[in-house]
Amino acid sequence: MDWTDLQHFLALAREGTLSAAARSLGVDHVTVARRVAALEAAMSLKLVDRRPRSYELTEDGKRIAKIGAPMAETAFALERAAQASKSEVSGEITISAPPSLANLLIAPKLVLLRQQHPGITIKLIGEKRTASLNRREADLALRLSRPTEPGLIARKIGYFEFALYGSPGYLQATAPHAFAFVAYDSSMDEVPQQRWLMRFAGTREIVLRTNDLENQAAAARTGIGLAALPEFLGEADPRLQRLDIGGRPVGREVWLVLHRDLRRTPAVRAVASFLEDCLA
Amino acid sequence: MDWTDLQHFLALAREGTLSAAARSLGVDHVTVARRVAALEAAMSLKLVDRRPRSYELTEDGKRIAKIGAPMAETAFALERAAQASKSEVSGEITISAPPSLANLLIAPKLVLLRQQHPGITIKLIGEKRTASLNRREADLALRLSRPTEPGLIARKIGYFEFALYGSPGYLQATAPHAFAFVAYDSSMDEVPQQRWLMRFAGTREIVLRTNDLENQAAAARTGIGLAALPEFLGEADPRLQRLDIGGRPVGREVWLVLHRDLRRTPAVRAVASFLEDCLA
DNA sequence: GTCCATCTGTGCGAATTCTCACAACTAGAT
DNA sequence: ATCTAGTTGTGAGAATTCGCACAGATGGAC
Repeated sequence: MDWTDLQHFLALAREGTLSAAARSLGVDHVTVARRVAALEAAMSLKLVDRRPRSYELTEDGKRIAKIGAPMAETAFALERAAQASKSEVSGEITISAPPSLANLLIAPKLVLLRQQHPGITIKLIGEKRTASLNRREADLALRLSRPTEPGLIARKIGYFEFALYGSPGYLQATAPHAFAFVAYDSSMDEVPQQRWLMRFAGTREIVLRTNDLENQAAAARTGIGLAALPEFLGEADPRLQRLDIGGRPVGREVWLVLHRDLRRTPAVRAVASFLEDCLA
Repeated sequence: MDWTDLQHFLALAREGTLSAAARSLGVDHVTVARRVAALEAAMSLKLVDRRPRSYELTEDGKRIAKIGAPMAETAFALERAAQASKSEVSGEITISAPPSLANLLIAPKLVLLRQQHPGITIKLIGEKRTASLNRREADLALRLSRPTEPGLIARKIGYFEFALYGSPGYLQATAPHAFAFVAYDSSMDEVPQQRWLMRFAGTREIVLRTNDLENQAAAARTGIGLAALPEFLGEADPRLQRLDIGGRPVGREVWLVLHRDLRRTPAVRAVASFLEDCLA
């Protein structure tokens, strides 16, 4: 039995579609289809129903996938172990962080890290969906709340507050009762900064909803209304001016997250302390 | 990370040499060497020391092999699960048995099994070294003592006794005090039938030692001396005659062994009951 | 309705991987 | 000393596998 066939089948079982599995493996979807077929042939067992638009696991397929799942776990543990075994401060370290943090606080300072540790290569992925450290989609992650997954170590390394920002011209020309607002889309209605903004806005109009903080900032800059932005974002931009509204501001903690297996790895430690400095 | 690379490296770690790993995987030794090298490159980690006549795991290699070992376990469990999922009475079933049992009691009757279950293909390996059911080197095994490995199910399905056999001419022409004997080699000195033979032989000469029971029978047939042979072997051969010596004979139990995972598989059950009939 | 994004399937050329045959070397047996 | 069996290493051709480009089909957005 070819283990690569297993790997592809388990990826399919985990991701649900050929294409998603192919993406997660970094191969073509045709390859996944072929390898799953090969595994079926090797086992003389029908593992998937090929429906017009989807692959669906058969009962046998589900059972096999369930039994095989620990293999994937172990494979990821092996990747971490391999990374952890590297005694020199080198290698590729992947950081996952919310896009705004990545762009504004981390990316500009990466050059310093490179100067200090030339052996380290950084892969910085800014994404909203939290990358899985267990699957080693990232070595280090910055998150705005404490993660609960087992095997992960979290350390609070920063805190920032939100404030309302608009363009200087807009703030000067608009009466408070006429303020318009820029907000996250409704899927984010439950996050603290959104609730804070909504409470302040009250019945006043929301003129733009977007899931991207950069878009909110860009909109506010053009004078369309006010957006709730992190201070580190708003204060850094001269085209944005803060509106003081009194009351208790809302803030978010920044957590540095890494996997137990990597906690003693020199390269990971170096990057972790670099990230602490970025957030200090 | 390529799982096939892992598979090859773990096989190397388990078997000790490139060639043995290649045999167990059914590939060329060059392939194993290349895949191990590929894994090292992917992990940027030196896993083996290439010494003139051997591959030796480095410390990192040992650690990786230890962490990865469960993957191999799971892979074998998957193979068993695949076999167990086959609801029809068909597929290839591998039987491991001591060579003499395989040749004399099983092989001659295999044609009956085929008649009853045409879908089943049998692979019969007669070998002294006990095949690993956990690694699915065999689906069913016959052993002469109760195995203790976890996960295995053993059932006592037979019993046979040993007796002394020689050629009729030899028994007639030789005085008891002049008997010579054929025995196992000294690595088998501790098995019951060998101890029994040695006790009876006393100070009389051992003229041949061989690790193969068939060889002992062949030697006894030629009139070189007496051999301790299973009754099912000696009685079936007109060129051998039994020597009654009184006293308590020595016997061995025959155990049918199979893995828990396969216990309900129709094809395996069919072969198991066939083996019971063979030994009845 | 149209457009767009996403999913699976097919055929072909390219890149990779494997096997084979041979070589060099070692340890142990004869 | 010679021979045999077992190990790893090298090079070339063959076999396999992969990715690309395109097709067909579906569901959702507008």
